Amino acid sequence: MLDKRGSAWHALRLMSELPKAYEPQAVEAKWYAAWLDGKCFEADAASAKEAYSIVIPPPNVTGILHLGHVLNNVLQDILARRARQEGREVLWLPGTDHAGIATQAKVERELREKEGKTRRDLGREAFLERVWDFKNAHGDIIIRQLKRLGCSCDWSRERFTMDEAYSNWVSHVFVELFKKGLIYRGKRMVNWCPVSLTALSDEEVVMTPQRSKLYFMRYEVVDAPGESLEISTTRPETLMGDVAVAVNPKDKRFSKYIGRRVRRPFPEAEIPVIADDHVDMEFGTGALKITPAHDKADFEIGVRHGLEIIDVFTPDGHVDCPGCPDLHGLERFEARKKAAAKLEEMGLLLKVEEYENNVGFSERAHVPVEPRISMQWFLKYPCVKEAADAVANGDIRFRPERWAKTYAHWMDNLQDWCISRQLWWGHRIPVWYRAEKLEALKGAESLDMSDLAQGDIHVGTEPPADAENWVRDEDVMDTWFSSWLWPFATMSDLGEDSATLRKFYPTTDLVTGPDIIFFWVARMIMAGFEFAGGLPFRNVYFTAIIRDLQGRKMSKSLGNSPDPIDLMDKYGADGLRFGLMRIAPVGSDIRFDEAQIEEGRNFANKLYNACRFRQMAGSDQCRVISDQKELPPYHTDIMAKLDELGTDLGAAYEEYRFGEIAHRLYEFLWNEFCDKFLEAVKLDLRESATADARERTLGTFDAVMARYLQLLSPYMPHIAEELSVRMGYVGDGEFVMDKPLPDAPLIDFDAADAQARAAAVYETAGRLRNLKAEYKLSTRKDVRFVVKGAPDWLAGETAVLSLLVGAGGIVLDDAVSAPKGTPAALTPVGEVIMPLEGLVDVEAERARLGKEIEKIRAEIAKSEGKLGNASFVDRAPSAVVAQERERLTEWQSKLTQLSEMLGGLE
RNA sequence: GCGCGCUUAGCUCAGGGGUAGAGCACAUCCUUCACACGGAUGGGGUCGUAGGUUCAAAUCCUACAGCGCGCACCA
Repeated sequence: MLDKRGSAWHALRLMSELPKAYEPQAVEAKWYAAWLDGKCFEADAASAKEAYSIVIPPPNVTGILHLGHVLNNVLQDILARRARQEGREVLWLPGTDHAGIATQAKVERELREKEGKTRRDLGREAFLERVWDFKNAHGDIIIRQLKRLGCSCDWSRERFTMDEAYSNWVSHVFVELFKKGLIYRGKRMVNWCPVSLTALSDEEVVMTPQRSKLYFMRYEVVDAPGESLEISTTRPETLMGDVAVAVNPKDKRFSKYIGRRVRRPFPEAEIPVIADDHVDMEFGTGALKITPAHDKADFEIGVRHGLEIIDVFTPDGHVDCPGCPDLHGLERFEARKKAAAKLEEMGLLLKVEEYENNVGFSERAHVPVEPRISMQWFLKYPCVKEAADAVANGDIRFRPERWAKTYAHWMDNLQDWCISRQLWWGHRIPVWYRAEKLEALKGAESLDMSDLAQGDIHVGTEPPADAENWVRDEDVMDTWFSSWLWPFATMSDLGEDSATLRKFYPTTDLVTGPDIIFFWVARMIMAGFEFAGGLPFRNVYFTAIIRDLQGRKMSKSLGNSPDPIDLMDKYGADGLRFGLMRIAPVGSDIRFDEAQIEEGRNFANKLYNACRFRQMAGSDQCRVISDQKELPPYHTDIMAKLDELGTDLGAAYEEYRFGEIAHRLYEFLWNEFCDKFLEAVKLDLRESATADARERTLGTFDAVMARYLQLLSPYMPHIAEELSVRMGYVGDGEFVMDKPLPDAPLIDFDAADAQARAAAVYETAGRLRNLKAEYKLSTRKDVRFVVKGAPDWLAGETAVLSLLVGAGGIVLDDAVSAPKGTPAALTPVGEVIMPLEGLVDVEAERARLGKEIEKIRAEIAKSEGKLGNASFVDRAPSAVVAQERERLTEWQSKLTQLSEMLGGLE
């Protein structure tokens, strides 16, 4: 069954005196280096094997590993490693993302703190050099951390979103979409981040409930002094930009004012009262001040009514309104207080109410975004229908499936994507403007597409020939505008035929968080259809979100986010991986508990010690078991259970039930292999045992453990490799990580009888231990048992049973007659009697039996009630009724027995 | 406001029309020659609430509540 081992491994095994507890750190580093050395992770695009591919969700290049990454990447690693074992050609393509805003902000902060300079002090070129320096210094931190975790990525294909080849793709895509008329430039209301000083996409705005105030004020009606319109607002600081007051046309309270004018207090101006359906009559006073420059809804109303747009803020969120010196230059939240105070002074402020509303925050800078009119580049999404259909019809499968609904909803409500960012770090927009034209229009900020004649703008991957006469657009693209090309732009250089792309695209699985369905997943699908001829992946597995035990999201500021590196130091990478997988449910969130990781470590230790036991038992060569049918039931049983485990895991992998796989691996090793099999076969390994017994047991151990380690390998790759080699389960220079899973089962005959016997012995052992414990005899080794009515085969197993129970002896005697009241248990092998020899406290025993009898009477009453119910007996399936009758009989005989025992004590 | 998900033992979670499950934690015992990162035994739950379907509901259905997450122009 097993190959002969080379003598080198044998010698290693003999020489090594294993420490009592597994020490993962050195082992893990050793094997990772060995895998890299053996080029185990490198994908061969020319391979004839079936392809399996995943592209990593690229972490931020300057980021550090957090538990979310760990979960995400361990899942991918498990999939990749399992696919290798299944004989597929695996590409797990790694890389990092330049993360425009996050990275630039980091470098700017460092610049400010260390040198007191801004990026503008340095200038674009010099600043970008700094960012590259930063990237080069810190960019591989997270990569090193992923390696520590054991990630089996093909590092020879590592990509970065600002690699030259990748950047070429980004520009190309921009130019192509522009040519198609899907990219346009325009002045629109965008989400403006006053800290990052850039526009953001809708997805980068996080709506957050805020405790704020609702200000009630009045605007005087111009032609009716003394009369005024009451208005409510949360943002009095935008009052200077008010150009109208709107009411609902159906609102009778205000109909008389429509078309008349009210007085804006500062800077003083007369503004019209207009009617618009958007206004909710129920809310506040029913009258809404209209500030088209600073509110999306107001902007739309402004467009409908042809209103003026008065911008009263600077890009960094300060008031820009020289006509109102009190407020001019104030920061926007200072200005809010000041504006309210001014209204109060003027007698125009009626009241202020506490109010909770949703405010959009900048995802990166964590400050409220400012709706702002500005000139930006926008994209109308391509291939929307294909992308929506692909998920709806199952060409791309989401797991859990419910996310498909979220996706569909978003796809149905697509808004144009603002893709320009006023940053320097990123892919610069590949657009040039004729210098003289720009001059004439006083800078690009006011440059609308309509202002540009054909010859004034150049959109291309290369600068125009007479570059000195042109000025390049200052903006860069949204980071996600490069990320959405990831599945194919990582696999091919633009314009070149790529063997990698042909072999590995579309990818098989994508593993990511549901929080980036819109940011990334949906956009990749659209880009895949538009630029790579089809869907980018077939399955998307959405991970759970990791929370702390209180259910809060992990965050730096809360300090509730454990450092995965610390966890690996304490428990090993395998321990972290396994512990996390055991608590990873399919759907909902994960409550992270370090105790779970500790269990992962304990499990590794248990496994290690099982193997250590094997080594201490003998250095015999693994023996080919010639006739499995000659084996004792425990041996057959454990092999059959391993076969079953292999089958079950296969099915679980099909359905991405990662938690279940971890659970089954744990259960098999601990409960079946160690607690049952190893305990049952210890007699075979004693000095007194025959060579034959010893060999069959070591042979079975090796056969089972060798395969088990293979099955475990995707989850705990390092220890699986270590033990496989130490135990001699892989040949010299071979790795267990990519060894093909065997097709043939260990047991190829009907093992039901043997398994039933093994189960009977294990269960009997449990009952008898239980009986000992009831009489407080757990630690006694001299307790003897007599079995009545045992099956023939049991005679050969009494020694094992005795060992499992910790008994002084077990005899089979159908004719035994014990005194009444002798403790006994009904077991699968017959009635077993435990003679007490008068060592037990009679009073306590009597009380215990009394309680037990009460309980059983209650059960009998319940069961009899059920069977006395005609509708149950008539209409329930006969098997169920029979089962119930059987139960009743069991209870009744138990009652008889207990009553006799009680009687025996009298 | 709409949608989705969750609610099972002290904790973290499986399960799913026919006698409530696991791991941890807890209690008692055991330092027995693989493992105290261990072994044995045990206590502990009317499966969120209220109705309905059914011979039978923790499981299916309907409401409701609590929590979480999306989406939404209510200032």
